[in-house]
Amino acid sequence: MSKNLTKRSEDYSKWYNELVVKADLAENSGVRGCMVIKPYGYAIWEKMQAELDRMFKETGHQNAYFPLFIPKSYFSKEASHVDGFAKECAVVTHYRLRTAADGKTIEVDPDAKLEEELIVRPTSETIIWDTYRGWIQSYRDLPLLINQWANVVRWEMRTRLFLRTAEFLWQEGHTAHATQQEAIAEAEQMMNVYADFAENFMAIPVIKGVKTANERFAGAIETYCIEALMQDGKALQAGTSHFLGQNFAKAFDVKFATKEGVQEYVWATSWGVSTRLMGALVMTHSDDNGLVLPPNLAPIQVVIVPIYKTDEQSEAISEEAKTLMAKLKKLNISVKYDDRDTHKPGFKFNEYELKGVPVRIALGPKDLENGTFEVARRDTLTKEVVANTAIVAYIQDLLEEIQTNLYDKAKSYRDSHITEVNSFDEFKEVLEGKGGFIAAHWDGTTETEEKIKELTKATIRCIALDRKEEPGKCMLTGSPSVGRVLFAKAY
RNA sequence: CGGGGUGUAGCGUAGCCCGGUUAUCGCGCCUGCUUUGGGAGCAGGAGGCCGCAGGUUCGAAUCCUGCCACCCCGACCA
Repeated sequence: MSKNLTKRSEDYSKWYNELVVKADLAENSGVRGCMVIKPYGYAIWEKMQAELDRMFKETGHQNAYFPLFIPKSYFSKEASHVDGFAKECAVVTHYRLRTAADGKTIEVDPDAKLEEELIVRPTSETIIWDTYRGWIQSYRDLPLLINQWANVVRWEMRTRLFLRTAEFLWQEGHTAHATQQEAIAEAEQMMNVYADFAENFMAIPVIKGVKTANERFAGAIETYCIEALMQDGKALQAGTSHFLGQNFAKAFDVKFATKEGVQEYVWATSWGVSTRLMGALVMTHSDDNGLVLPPNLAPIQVVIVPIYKTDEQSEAISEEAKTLMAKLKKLNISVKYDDRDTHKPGFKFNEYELKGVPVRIALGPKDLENGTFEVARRDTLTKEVVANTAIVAYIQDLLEEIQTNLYDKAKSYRDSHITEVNSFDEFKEVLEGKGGFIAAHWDGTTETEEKIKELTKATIRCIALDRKEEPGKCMLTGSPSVGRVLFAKAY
């Protein structure tokens, strides 16, 4: 990891620039923290969407879409939700514009004030549960397993590209179940889906766990999460899945008749991942030469760069390249032939490294003569000369190898940055030096958790699901503890 | 909203303290020739409400006042 990429997300801007640009929406509006997702960045998001969507459907979910605007009163219905959430929101107060007195500018028509303000959704629990009330009457209507792809807006005080933009894209799943047991199983299942997706598709190793009461989603009984570790030693919450109990059902009066004819409140879950995952991608794999994309996620998996001096060479190379391209496409490998004559090969090599394309093939007169291709891999930056008789199988294997290698590399970094400590001094030392996750005993109280946060800025990322039961003493208070929890500085 | 900082071309910047020719340099962009196995070279060219408004002055990117925006550290958070 280079010194260029150490301190904070801003340092990743060079990499982000391939994917997004900051939106400069207006000069004096205070509109900030939005991003324009460039086509290349959006292509990555689309691949993520497609894979997640497939996984959701495989686990029995369907997509639906709910309104962007939510009447203000909806937010008052679930007390703990309101208390812990929904403060920093964009609010619609008027519905019409008019030409100002100067005849040149547009102003808000003060006569067009809404009776009740509309909130631009920061998340959709309230409007979805209001809708579910009408959809659920009987146990035969359950479970209701719905996902929504949407944008949401949170008027954050401070924004950070990808990690915390004012508007972001995400999916939010909202399910209703007849029993507590089934809802908990659903919440756990979706956490597992997210972990599977992060690890096998994005090559980002994650720790599965539950949040402490303090870090829990407002309105949730239990928050399951996946936590990833970035190359600079800070943790990033990559996805969450909440067991909501009957809180929303009671707030929005969603009841069903059981087989026995008894009216009962339904049990709920919600779960989501966002464009923040693209930030995780950048901060997990990128190096000093730019982005590094896992093959499963790369919009372009293989790029072919021709090298030639004369038109005759160009034609012969082009023919060879197109033959190879056709073979690769048959195997569902996405391949681009970059025959632009406006840029030199050296420029293209660097450009595709910056974009993180996993495999680059160079094809020139020498190769034509020898019947070979020069194959360069992005993860290790190494090159091999491969005979054209073996090239297709070689590329196919290489893509899989790169996918595995990226995951292994990230995992070994992550694993070597989980440190067990037994005293608060040791804790502070590791936190300031090595960074990463720190496994320490904690007495289980919110007071201690807050105190540690205040003293060190570290938070409890999660109580890992696979932690071993191990009696110990809280590193701060000395009170008894039943097992270690994972602390880290987080984004 | 509290503390600190910054606004000069698409991007990155010099100049500001100590006011004075046509606002500096690099990247990028355009044209031409030569180039093409790791970000090409040379020559020519285009591009600026110096954040905005006011003030001081013969004269303001530079000094003064006000405002705005952005960045960093907090509070907030996927």
